[in-house]
Amino acid sequence: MIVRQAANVLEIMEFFAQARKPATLAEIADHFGWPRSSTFNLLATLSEKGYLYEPRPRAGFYPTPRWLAMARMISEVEPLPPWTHTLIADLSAETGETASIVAPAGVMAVFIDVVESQAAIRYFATIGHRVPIHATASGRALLLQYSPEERDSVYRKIEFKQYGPSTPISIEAVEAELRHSIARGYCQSFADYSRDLAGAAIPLPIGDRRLSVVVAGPEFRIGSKVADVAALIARTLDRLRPKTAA
Amino acid sequence: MIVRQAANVLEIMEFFAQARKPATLAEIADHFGWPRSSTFNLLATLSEKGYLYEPRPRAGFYPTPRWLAMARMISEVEPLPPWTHTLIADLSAETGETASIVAPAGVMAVFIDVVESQAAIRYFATIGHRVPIHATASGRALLLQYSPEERDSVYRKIEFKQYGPSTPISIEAVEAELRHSIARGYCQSFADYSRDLAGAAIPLPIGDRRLSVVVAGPEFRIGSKVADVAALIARTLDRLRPKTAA
DNA sequence: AGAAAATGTACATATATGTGAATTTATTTG
DNA sequence: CAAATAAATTCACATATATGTACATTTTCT
Repeated sequence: MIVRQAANVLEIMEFFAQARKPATLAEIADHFGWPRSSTFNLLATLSEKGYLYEPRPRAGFYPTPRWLAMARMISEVEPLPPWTHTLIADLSAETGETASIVAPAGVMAVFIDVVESQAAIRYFATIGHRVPIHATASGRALLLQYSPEERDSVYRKIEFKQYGPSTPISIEAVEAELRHSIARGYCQSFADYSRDLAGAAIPLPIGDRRLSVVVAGPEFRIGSKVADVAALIARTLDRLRPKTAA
Repeated sequence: MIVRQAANVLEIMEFFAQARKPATLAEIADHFGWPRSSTFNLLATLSEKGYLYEPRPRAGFYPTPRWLAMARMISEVEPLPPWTHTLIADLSAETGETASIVAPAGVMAVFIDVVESQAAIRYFATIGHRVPIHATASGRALLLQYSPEERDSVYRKIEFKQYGPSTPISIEAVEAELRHSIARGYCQSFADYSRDLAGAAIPLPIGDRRLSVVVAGPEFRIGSKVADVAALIARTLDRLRPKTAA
Protein backbone atom coordinates (compact mmCIF):
# COMPACT_ATOMS: atom_id res chain seq x y z
CA MET A 1 0.00 0.00 0.00
CA ILE A 2 1.26 3.41 -0.92
CA VAL A 3 0.99 6.08 1.76
CA ARG A 4 -0.44 8.96 -0.18
CA GLN A 5 0.48 11.84 2.08
CA ALA A 6 3.99 10.54 2.46
CA ALA A 7 4.36 10.48 -1.30
CA ASN A 8 2.88 13.96 -1.47
CA VAL A 9 5.64 15.33 0.73
CA LEU A 10 8.18 14.03 -1.73
CA GLU A 11 6.18 15.39 -4.64
CA ILE A 12 6.14 18.83 -3.07
CA MET A 13 9.86 18.68 -2.50
CA GLU A 14 10.41 17.69 -6.13
CA PHE A 15 8.05 20.41 -7.23
CA PHE A 16 10.21 23.02 -5.53
CA ALA A 17 13.39 21.44 -6.85
CA GLN A 18 11.98 22.04 -10.31
CA ALA A 19 10.20 25.34 -9.83
CA ARG A 20 13.10 26.89 -7.96
CA LYS A 21 10.94 29.66 -6.63
CA PRO A 22 8.34 30.19 -3.92
CA ALA A 23 4.79 29.04 -4.65
CA THR A 24 1.47 29.96 -3.10
CA LEU A 25 -1.03 27.49 -1.74
CA ALA A 26 -3.24 28.03 -4.78
CA GLU A 27 -0.40 27.40 -7.23
CA ILE A 28 0.58 24.18 -5.52
CA ALA A 29 -3.01 22.97 -5.27
CA ASP A 30 -3.61 23.68 -8.95
CA HIS A 31 -0.32 22.15 -10.03
CA PHE A 32 -1.15 18.82 -8.40
CA GLY A 33 -4.89 19.03 -8.78
CA TRP A 34 -5.25 18.74 -5.01
CA PRO A 35 -8.16 20.35 -3.15
CA ARG A 36 -7.21 23.61 -1.50
CA SER A 37 -8.15 22.38 1.92
CA SER A 38 -5.92 19.33 1.65
CA THR A 39 -3.07 21.40 0.31
CA PHE A 40 -3.58 23.78 3.19
CA ASN A 41 -3.24 20.96 5.72
CA LEU A 42 -0.14 19.60 4.09
CA LEU A 43 1.61 22.95 3.81
CA ALA A 44 0.68 23.75 7.40
CA THR A 45 2.21 20.49 8.56
CA LEU A 46 5.43 21.07 6.66
CA SER A 47 5.60 24.63 7.95
CA GLU A 48 4.96 23.59 11.51
CA LYS A 49 7.81 21.14 11.32
CA GLY A 50 10.12 23.88 10.11
CA TYR A 51 10.49 22.73 6.52
CA LEU A 52 8.66 25.56 4.78
CA TYR A 53 8.68 29.28 5.30
CA GLU A 54 7.54 32.43 3.55
CA PRO A 55 10.63 34.15 2.18
CA ARG A 56 8.76 37.33 1.41
CA PRO A 57 5.27 38.46 2.24
CA ARG A 58 2.53 37.09 -0.01
CA ALA A 59 5.02 35.40 -2.33
CA GLY A 60 4.14 31.99 -1.00
CA PHE A 61 6.07 29.13 0.53
CA TYR A 62 9.55 27.82 -0.06
CA PRO A 63 11.52 25.05 1.65
CA THR A 64 13.80 26.11 4.49
CA PRO A 65 17.48 25.12 4.48
CA ARG A 66 16.48 22.47 7.01
CA TRP A 67 16.06 20.02 4.13
CA LEU A 68 19.68 20.62 3.22
CA ALA A 69 20.88 20.41 6.82
CA MET A 70 19.12 17.05 7.28
CA ALA A 71 20.23 15.68 3.92
CA ARG A 72 23.83 16.65 4.71
CA MET A 73 23.76 14.85 8.03
CA ILE A 74 22.35 11.77 6.35
CA SER A 75 24.80 11.75 3.49
CA GLU A 76 27.90 12.46 5.52
CA VAL A 77 27.72 8.90 6.75
CA GLU A 78 29.79 6.57 4.65
CA PRO A 79 29.83 8.80 1.66
CA LEU A 80 31.00 7.17 -1.53
CA PRO A 81 34.74 7.60 -1.89
CA PRO A 82 35.40 10.58 -4.16
CA TRP A 83 37.04 8.46 -6.86
CA THR A 84 33.71 6.80 -7.65
CA HIS A 85 32.32 10.09 -8.87
CA THR A 86 35.48 10.70 -10.88
CA LEU A 87 34.95 7.24 -12.31
CA ILE A 88 31.50 7.93 -13.72
CA ALA A 89 32.46 11.48 -14.72
CA ASP A 90 35.38 10.10 -16.76
CA LEU A 91 33.26 7.33 -18.22
CA SER A 92 30.53 9.73 -19.23
CA ALA A 93 33.06 12.12 -20.77
CA GLU A 94 34.81 9.39 -22.75
CA THR A 95 31.72 7.60 -23.97
CA GLY A 96 29.36 10.54 -24.22
CA GLU A 97 26.75 8.41 -22.46
CA THR A 98 25.18 8.40 -19.01
CA ALA A 99 27.23 6.67 -16.29
CA SER A 100 26.01 5.71 -12.82
CA ILE A 101 26.80 4.03 -9.53
CA VAL A 102 24.05 1.63 -8.52
CA ALA A 103 23.07 -0.02 -5.22
CA PRO A 104 20.56 -2.73 -4.28
CA ALA A 105 17.11 -2.14 -2.80
CA GLY A 106 15.29 -5.43 -2.54
CA VAL A 107 14.22 -6.54 -6.00
CA MET A 108 15.21 -3.18 -7.41
CA ALA A 109 18.49 -1.42 -8.12
CA VAL A 110 18.80 2.27 -7.19
CA PHE A 111 20.99 4.87 -8.84
CA ILE A 112 22.98 6.51 -6.09
CA ASP A 113 25.22 8.66 -8.26
CA VAL A 114 24.73 9.73 -11.85
CA VAL A 115 26.63 11.71 -14.46
CA GLU A 116 24.36 12.35 -17.39
CA SER A 117 25.28 12.27 -21.03
CA GLN A 118 25.34 15.64 -22.76
CA ALA A 119 23.79 14.22 -25.91
CA ALA A 120 20.38 15.40 -27.01
CA ILE A 121 19.15 11.82 -27.12
CA ARG A 122 20.32 10.22 -23.91
CA TYR A 123 19.52 7.93 -21.06
CA PHE A 124 17.75 10.15 -18.63
CA ALA A 125 18.38 8.92 -15.11
CA THR A 126 18.52 10.72 -11.79
CA ILE A 127 19.80 9.82 -8.38
CA GLY A 128 17.09 7.69 -6.78
CA HIS A 129 15.96 6.22 -10.10
CA ARG A 130 15.00 2.54 -9.71
CA VAL A 131 15.09 -0.39 -12.10
CA PRO A 132 14.44 -4.13 -11.65
CA ILE A 133 17.55 -5.82 -10.36
CA HIS A 134 17.22 -8.87 -12.61
CA ALA A 135 16.37 -7.15 -15.86
CA THR A 136 19.18 -4.64 -16.12
CA ALA A 137 22.92 -4.76 -16.61
CA SER A 138 23.54 -2.73 -13.47
CA GLY A 139 21.21 -4.90 -11.40
CA ARG A 140 22.79 -8.14 -12.55
CA ALA A 141 26.21 -6.74 -11.70
CA LEU A 142 24.83 -6.49 -8.17
CA LEU A 143 23.38 -10.01 -8.20
CA LEU A 144 26.78 -11.38 -9.19
CA GLN A 145 28.01 -10.34 -5.76
CA TYR A 146 25.27 -12.27 -3.93
CA SER A 147 25.55 -15.83 -2.65
CA PRO A 148 23.26 -18.35 -4.39
CA GLU A 149 21.03 -18.41 -1.29
CA GLU A 150 20.75 -14.64 -1.24
CA ARG A 151 19.90 -14.64 -4.92
CA ASP A 152 17.20 -17.24 -4.31
CA SER A 153 15.68 -15.07 -1.67
CA VAL A 154 15.56 -12.16 -4.09
CA TYR A 155 14.19 -14.29 -6.92
CA ARG A 156 11.25 -15.39 -4.82
CA LYS A 157 10.08 -11.82 -4.52
CA ILE A 158 10.46 -10.90 -8.16
CA GLU A 159 7.41 -10.57 -10.35
CA PHE A 160 8.71 -11.63 -13.73
CA LYS A 161 7.36 -9.38 -16.42
CA GLN A 162 8.10 -9.22 -20.10
CA TYR A 163 9.38 -5.63 -20.25
CA GLY A 164 10.97 -6.20 -23.66
CA PRO A 165 11.74 -9.02 -26.10
CA SER A 166 14.89 -10.05 -24.25
CA THR A 167 13.70 -9.71 -20.66
CA PRO A 168 14.59 -12.84 -18.67
CA ILE A 169 11.23 -14.12 -17.45
CA SER A 170 12.34 -16.98 -15.20
CA ILE A 171 14.84 -17.67 -12.48
CA GLU A 172 16.73 -19.99 -14.77
CA ALA A 173 16.90 -17.31 -17.47
CA VAL A 174 18.40 -14.87 -15.01
CA GLU A 175 20.88 -17.40 -13.69
CA ALA A 176 21.87 -18.28 -17.26
CA GLU A 177 22.48 -14.63 -18.06
CA LEU A 178 24.58 -14.32 -14.91
CA ARG A 179 26.72 -17.26 -16.03
CA HIS A 180 27.18 -15.65 -19.44
CA SER A 181 28.13 -12.42 -17.74
CA ILE A 182 30.83 -14.13 -15.73
CA ALA A 183 32.16 -15.77 -18.88
CA ARG A 184 32.30 -12.55 -20.84
CA GLY A 185 33.58 -10.52 -17.91
CA TYR A 186 30.82 -7.93 -17.74
CA CYS A 187 27.06 -7.55 -17.61
CA GLN A 188 25.04 -6.25 -20.50
CA SER A 189 21.47 -5.48 -21.37
CA PHE A 190 19.77 -4.78 -24.67
CA ALA A 191 16.41 -3.26 -23.89
CA ASP A 192 15.79 -5.95 -21.27
CA TYR A 193 13.89 -3.36 -19.30
CA SER A 194 13.83 0.03 -21.02
CA ARG A 195 12.98 0.24 -24.66
CA ASP A 196 15.86 1.20 -26.97
CA LEU A 197 18.30 1.19 -24.07
CA ALA A 198 21.55 -0.74 -23.97
CA GLY A 199 24.20 -0.79 -21.31
CA ALA A 200 27.27 -2.43 -19.85
CA ALA A 201 27.94 -2.83 -16.14
CA ILE A 202 30.48 -4.37 -13.81
CA PRO A 203 30.37 -5.10 -10.09
CA LEU A 204 31.87 -2.53 -7.75
CA PRO A 205 32.34 -3.89 -4.24
CA ILE A 206 33.44 -1.15 -1.85
CA GLY A 207 34.16 -2.29 1.68
CA ASP A 208 31.22 -4.52 2.47
CA ARG A 209 28.96 -2.58 0.16
CA ARG A 210 27.84 -4.17 -3.06
CA LEU A 211 27.58 -1.59 -5.80
CA SER A 212 27.95 -1.55 -9.56
CA VAL A 213 29.02 0.86 -12.30
CA VAL A 214 27.00 1.12 -15.45
CA VAL A 215 27.25 3.02 -18.71
CA ALA A 216 24.04 3.14 -20.69
CA GLY A 217 22.66 4.87 -23.75
CA PRO A 218 20.48 4.43 -26.79
CA GLU A 219 20.84 1.04 -28.41
CA PHE A 220 21.67 2.47 -31.84
CA ARG A 221 24.63 4.40 -30.46
CA ILE A 222 26.02 2.04 -27.87
CA GLY A 223 24.69 -1.33 -29.00
CA SER A 224 27.60 -2.41 -31.17
CA LYS A 225 30.14 -1.08 -28.71
CA VAL A 226 29.14 -2.65 -25.40
CA ALA A 227 32.27 -4.78 -25.29
CA ASP A 228 34.48 -1.74 -25.81
CA VAL A 229 32.53 0.21 -23.24
CA ALA A 230 32.85 -2.62 -20.74
CA ALA A 231 36.59 -2.75 -21.36
CA LEU A 232 36.76 0.98 -20.84
CA ILE A 233 34.90 0.70 -17.55
CA ALA A 234 37.32 -1.98 -16.38
CA ARG A 235 40.36 0.06 -17.42
CA THR A 236 39.11 3.28 -15.87
CA LEU A 237 38.19 1.47 -12.68
CA ASP A 238 41.62 -0.07 -12.55
CA ARG A 239 43.22 3.34 -12.96
CA LEU A 240 41.13 5.14 -10.32
CA ARG A 241 40.50 2.54 -7.64
CA PRO A 242 43.05 2.80 -4.82
CA LYS A 243 45.30 -0.25 -4.82
CA THR A 244 45.46 -0.65 -1.05
CA ALA A 245 42.54 -2.73 0.24
CA ALA A 246 38.97 -2.12 -0.89
CA MET B 1 -5.06 19.78 11.04
CA ILE B 2 -1.73 18.04 11.03
CA VAL B 3 -1.16 15.49 8.30
CA ARG B 4 0.25 12.58 10.23
CA GLN B 5 1.94 10.64 7.46
CA ALA B 6 3.52 13.80 6.12
CA ALA B 7 4.97 14.51 9.55
CA ASN B 8 6.12 10.89 9.77
CA VAL B 9 8.22 11.28 6.65
CA LEU B 10 10.04 14.16 8.28
CA GLU B 11 10.40 12.19 11.51
CA ILE B 12 11.98 9.32 9.62
CA MET B 13 14.36 11.66 7.91
CA GLU B 14 15.32 13.19 11.25
CA PHE B 15 15.68 9.74 12.73
CA PHE B 16 18.28 8.83 10.12
CA ALA B 17 20.01 12.19 10.51
CA GLN B 18 20.50 11.26 14.15
CA ALA B 19 21.10 7.54 13.89
CA ARG B 20 23.53 7.92 11.01
CA LYS B 21 23.27 4.26 10.14
CA PRO B 22 20.86 1.93 8.39
CA ALA B 23 17.86 0.72 10.36
CA THR B 24 15.54 -2.23 9.87
CA LEU B 25 11.78 -2.02 9.70
CA ALA B 26 11.53 -3.42 13.22
CA GLU B 27 13.98 -0.91 14.67
CA ILE B 28 12.14 2.00 13.13
CA ALA B 29 8.75 0.69 14.20
CA ASP B 30 9.95 0.20 17.77
CA HIS B 31 11.70 3.56 17.90
CA PHE B 32 8.54 5.44 17.02
CA GLY B 33 6.12 3.01 18.60
CA TRP B 34 4.45 2.55 15.21
CA PRO B 35 2.80 -0.73 14.24
CA ARG B 36 4.98 -2.81 11.99
CA SER B 37 2.39 -2.90 9.25
CA SER B 38 2.15 0.88 9.12
CA THR B 39 5.91 1.22 9.16
CA PHE B 40 6.05 -1.28 6.34
CA ASN B 41 3.72 0.83 4.21
CA LEU B 42 5.63 3.99 4.89
CA LEU B 43 9.04 2.49 4.16
CA ALA B 44 7.70 0.89 1.02
CA THR B 45 6.40 4.23 -0.17
CA LEU B 46 9.68 5.99 0.48
CA SER B 47 11.59 3.18 -1.22
CA GLU B 48 9.33 3.19 -4.22
CA LYS B 49 9.91 6.88 -4.66
CA GLY B 50 13.66 6.31 -4.61
CA TYR B 51 14.38 7.84 -1.23
CA LEU B 52 15.38 4.71 0.67
CA TYR B 53 17.52 1.76 -0.27
CA GLU B 54 19.23 -1.18 1.37
CA PRO B 55 22.96 -0.45 1.45
CA ARG B 56 23.83 -4.00 2.42
CA PRO B 57 21.75 -7.13 2.63
CA ARG B 58 19.68 -7.52 5.77
CA ALA B 59 21.17 -4.40 7.34
CA GLY B 60 18.02 -2.41 6.79
CA PHE B 61 17.13 0.83 5.08
CA TYR B 62 19.00 4.05 4.65
CA PRO B 63 18.13 7.22 2.74
CA THR B 64 19.50 7.50 -0.79
CA PRO B 65 21.52 10.54 -1.84
CA ARG B 66 18.36 11.69 -3.57
CA TRP B 67 17.47 13.71 -0.48
CA LEU B 68 20.74 15.57 -0.88
CA ALA B 69 20.30 16.04 -4.62
CA MET B 70 16.82 17.51 -4.08
CA ALA B 71 17.87 19.67 -1.16
CA ARG B 72 20.77 21.04 -3.17
CA MET B 73 18.53 22.00 -6.07
CA ILE B 74 16.18 23.70 -3.68
CA SER B 75 18.83 25.58 -1.76
CA GLU B 76 20.86 26.70 -4.74
CA VAL B 77 18.16 29.22 -5.43
CA GLU B 78 18.90 32.54 -3.82
CA PRO B 79 21.30 31.19 -1.29
CA LEU B 80 22.14 33.55 1.53
CA PRO B 81 25.23 35.55 0.63
CA PRO B 82 28.26 33.89 2.25
CA TRP B 83 29.00 36.86 4.50
CA THR B 84 25.83 36.21 6.50
CA HIS B 85 27.23 32.92 7.73
CA THR B 86 30.52 34.62 8.56
CA LEU B 87 28.47 37.16 10.45
CA ILE B 88 26.85 34.68 12.79
CA ALA B 89 30.04 32.60 13.04
CA ASP B 90 31.95 35.69 14.19
CA LEU B 91 29.17 36.73 16.55
CA SER B 92 29.00 33.29 18.10
CA ALA B 93 32.78 33.16 18.48
CA GLU B 94 32.97 36.60 20.08
CA THR B 95 30.03 36.25 22.43
CA GLY B 96 30.22 32.52 23.09
CA GLU B 97 26.47 32.39 22.49
CA THR B 98 24.23 31.03 19.74
CA ALA B 99 23.80 33.32 16.71
CA SER B 100 21.22 32.92 13.94
CA ILE B 101 19.73 34.33 10.78
CA VAL B 102 15.94 34.42 10.96
CA ALA B 103 13.17 34.71 8.35
CA PRO B 104 9.39 35.17 8.57
CA ALA B 105 6.80 32.40 8.21
CA GLY B 106 3.38 33.84 8.88
CA VAL B 107 3.01 34.44 12.62
CA MET B 108 6.25 32.59 13.24
CA ALA B 109 9.91 33.33 12.69
CA VAL B 110 12.11 30.51 11.31
CA PHE B 111 15.81 30.03 11.88
CA ILE B 112 17.39 29.66 8.47
CA ASP B 113 21.03 29.61 9.57
CA VAL B 114 22.46 28.89 12.99
CA VAL B 115 25.88 28.82 14.62
CA GLU B 116 25.56 27.25 18.02
CA SER B 117 27.33 28.32 21.17
CA GLN B 118 29.98 25.91 22.44
CA ALA B 119 28.97 26.43 26.04
CA ALA B 120 27.54 23.54 28.03
CA ILE B 121 24.51 25.61 28.93
CA ARG B 122 23.37 27.21 25.71
CA TYR B 123 20.51 28.17 23.52
CA PHE B 124 19.84 25.04 21.57
CA ALA B 125 18.42 25.98 18.18
CA THR B 126 18.58 24.30 14.80
CA ILE B 127 17.87 25.39 11.28
CA GLY B 128 14.09 25.20 10.88
CA HIS B 129 13.42 26.05 14.53
CA ARG B 130 10.34 28.27 14.86
CA VAL B 131 9.37 30.91 17.40
CA PRO B 132 6.43 33.36 17.60
CA ILE B 133 7.24 36.45 15.57
CA HIS B 134 5.82 38.89 18.12
CA ALA B 135 7.29 37.40 21.29
CA THR B 136 10.96 37.19 20.36
CA ALA B 137 13.74 39.65 19.64
CA SER B 138 14.46 38.07 16.27
CA GLY B 139 10.78 38.10 15.29
CA ARG B 140 10.28 41.73 16.22
CA ALA B 141 13.35 42.64 14.19
CA LEU B 142 11.40 41.17 11.27
CA LEU B 143 8.20 43.03 12.15
CA LEU B 144 10.12 46.31 12.15
CA GLN B 145 10.55 45.84 8.42
CA TYR B 146 6.82 45.45 7.78
CA SER B 147 4.43 48.26 6.87
CA PRO B 148 1.78 49.01 9.51
CA GLU B 149 -0.85 47.33 7.30
CA GLU B 150 1.24 44.20 6.93
CA ARG B 151 1.79 44.11 10.68
CA ASP B 152 -1.96 44.41 11.24
CA SER B 153 -2.56 41.49 8.98
CA VAL B 154 -0.09 39.42 11.00
CA TYR B 155 -1.50 40.58 14.33
CA ARG B 156 -4.96 39.40 13.41
CA LYS B 157 -3.70 35.84 13.12
CA ILE B 158 -1.72 35.80 16.32
CA GLU B 159 -3.03 33.93 19.31
CA PHE B 160 -1.69 35.96 22.20
CA LYS B 161 -0.41 33.69 24.92
CA GLN B 162 1.38 34.45 28.15
CA TYR B 163 4.55 32.45 27.49
CA GLY B 164 6.41 34.26 30.27
CA PRO B 165 6.01 37.22 32.61
CA SER B 166 7.10 39.74 29.99
CA THR B 167 5.30 38.31 26.93
CA PRO B 168 3.40 41.07 25.13
CA ILE B 169 -0.20 39.88 25.19
CA SER B 170 -1.87 42.51 23.02
CA ILE B 171 -1.34 44.26 19.73
CA GLU B 172 -0.70 47.51 21.54
CA ALA B 173 1.93 45.85 23.76
CA VAL B 174 3.74 44.57 20.69
CA GLU B 175 3.57 47.92 18.93
CA ALA B 176 4.87 49.63 22.08
CA GLU B 177 7.78 47.22 22.23
CA LEU B 178 8.52 47.92 18.57
CA ARG B 179 8.61 51.66 19.27
CA HIS B 180 11.02 51.09 22.15
CA SER B 181 13.15 48.93 19.90
CA ILE B 182 13.41 51.70 17.33
CA ALA B 183 14.35 54.17 20.06
CA ARG B 184 17.08 51.96 21.51
CA GLY B 185 18.32 50.83 18.11
CA TYR B 186 17.86 47.08 18.55
CA CYS B 187 15.31 44.47 19.58
CA GLN B 188 15.58 42.55 22.80
CA SER B 189 13.75 39.86 24.69
CA PHE B 190 13.99 38.65 28.25
CA ALA B 191 12.24 35.32 28.41
CA ASP B 192 9.33 36.74 26.43
CA TYR B 193 8.92 33.33 24.90
CA SER B 194 11.50 30.84 26.18
CA ARG B 195 12.17 30.58 29.84
CA ASP B 196 15.57 31.87 30.99
CA LEU B 197 16.41 33.02 27.49
CA ALA B 198 17.55 36.52 26.58
CA GLY B 199 18.59 37.86 23.22
CA ALA B 200 19.35 40.87 21.07
CA ALA B 201 18.41 41.16 17.41
CA ILE B 202 18.56 43.64 14.56
CA PRO B 203 16.86 43.70 11.17
CA LEU B 204 18.81 42.35 8.21
CA PRO B 205 17.20 43.30 4.91
CA ILE B 206 18.90 41.57 1.99
CA GLY B 207 17.59 42.48 -1.42
CA ASP B 208 13.85 42.35 -0.97
CA ARG B 209 14.14 39.70 1.70
CA ARG B 210 13.39 40.63 5.26
CA LEU B 211 15.65 38.78 7.64
CA SER B 212 17.14 39.41 11.05
CA VAL B 213 20.26 38.49 13.02
CA VAL B 214 19.94 37.43 16.61
CA VAL B 215 22.33 36.47 19.39
CA ALA B 216 20.71 34.64 22.27
CA GLY B 217 21.74 32.81 25.40
CA PRO B 218 20.84 32.15 29.02
CA GLU B 219 19.52 35.23 30.80
CA PHE B 220 22.09 35.02 33.61
CA ARG B 221 24.97 35.15 31.16
CA ILE B 222 23.72 37.54 28.52
CA GLY B 223 21.03 39.50 30.39
CA SER B 224 23.15 42.38 31.62
CA LYS B 225 25.04 42.62 28.35
CA VAL B 226 22.31 42.83 25.72
CA ALA B 227 23.22 46.41 24.86
CA ASP B 228 26.86 45.44 24.32
CA VAL B 229 25.84 42.42 22.29
CA ALA B 230 23.54 44.54 20.15
CA ALA B 231 26.35 47.01 19.55
CA LEU B 232 28.62 44.13 18.60
CA ILE B 233 26.06 42.83 16.12
CA ALA B 234 25.79 46.28 14.55
CA ARG B 235 29.56 46.67 14.33
CA THR B 236 30.15 43.20 12.92
CA LEU B 237 27.38 43.68 10.41
CA ASP B 238 28.85 47.00 9.37
CA ARG B 239 32.23 45.35 8.87
CA LEU B 240 31.02 42.36 6.86
CA ARG B 241 28.13 43.69 4.81
CA PRO B 242 29.21 44.71 1.31
CA LYS B 243 28.96 48.48 0.92
CA THR B 244 27.65 48.47 -2.63
CA ALA B 245 23.87 48.16 -2.74
CA ALA B 246 21.96 45.69 -0.58
C1' DA C 1 -13.54 53.53 -3.83
C1' DG C 2 -16.56 49.79 -4.57
C1' DA C 3 -17.37 45.38 -6.66
C1' DA C 4 -15.61 41.18 -8.22
C1' DA C 5 -12.32 37.67 -8.25
C1' DA C 6 -8.93 35.06 -6.12
C1' DT C 7 -6.88 33.17 -2.21
C1' DG C 8 -6.76 31.33 2.33
C1' DT C 9 -9.16 29.01 6.46
C1' DA C 10 -12.66 26.12 9.27
C1' DC C 11 -15.48 22.18 9.87
C1' DA C 12 -18.67 18.05 9.37
C1' DT C 13 -18.93 13.87 6.98
C1' DA C 14 -18.05 10.02 3.76
C1' DT C 15 -14.27 7.40 2.62
C1' DA C 16 -9.58 6.25 2.00
C1' DT C 17 -6.20 4.54 5.20
C1' DG C 18 -3.82 2.78 9.35
C1' DT C 19 -3.71 -1.12 12.09
C1' DG C 20 -4.35 -5.73 14.82
C1' DA C 21 -4.32 -10.31 13.89
C1' DA C 22 -2.96 -13.95 10.84
C1' DT C 23 0.44 -15.75 7.47
C1' DT C 24 4.69 -16.28 5.44
C1' DT C 25 9.63 -15.92 5.37
C1' DA C 26 14.15 -15.60 7.54
C1' DT C 27 17.36 -16.34 11.34
C1' DT C 28 18.98 -18.27 15.53
C1' DT C 29 19.33 -21.93 18.89
C1' DG C 30 19.42 -26.59 20.86
C1' DC D 1 19.29 -30.24 10.80
C1' DA D 2 14.90 -29.40 13.04
C1' DA D 3 12.40 -26.48 16.18
C1' DA D 4 11.83 -22.12 17.98
C1' DT D 5 12.08 -17.36 17.56
C1' DA D 6 12.10 -13.20 15.25
C1' DA D 7 11.12 -10.38 11.25
C1' DA D 8 8.60 -9.12 7.27
C1' DT D 9 4.15 -9.17 4.64
C1' DT D 10 -0.71 -9.50 3.72
C1' DC D 11 -5.52 -8.42 4.50
C1' DA D 12 -10.22 -7.12 6.30
C1' DC D 13 -12.25 -3.88 9.05
C1' DA D 14 -12.95 0.14 12.17
C1' DT D 15 -11.43 4.68 12.41
C1' DA D 16 -8.67 8.59 11.53
C1' DT D 17 -8.37 11.71 7.69
C1' DA D 18 -9.02 14.02 3.05
C1' DT D 19 -12.20 16.73 1.06
C1' DG D 20 -16.68 19.44 -0.42
C1' DT D 21 -18.83 23.19 1.13
C1' DA D 22 -19.18 27.49 3.36
C1' DC D 23 -17.01 31.58 5.16
C1' DA D 24 -13.35 35.16 5.64
C1' DT D 25 -9.83 37.76 3.92
C1' DT D 26 -6.97 39.89 0.52
C1' DT D 27 -6.05 41.57 -4.10
C1' DT D 28 -7.38 43.09 -8.60
C1' DC D 29 -10.16 45.42 -11.72
C1' DT D 30 -13.51 48.91 -13.12
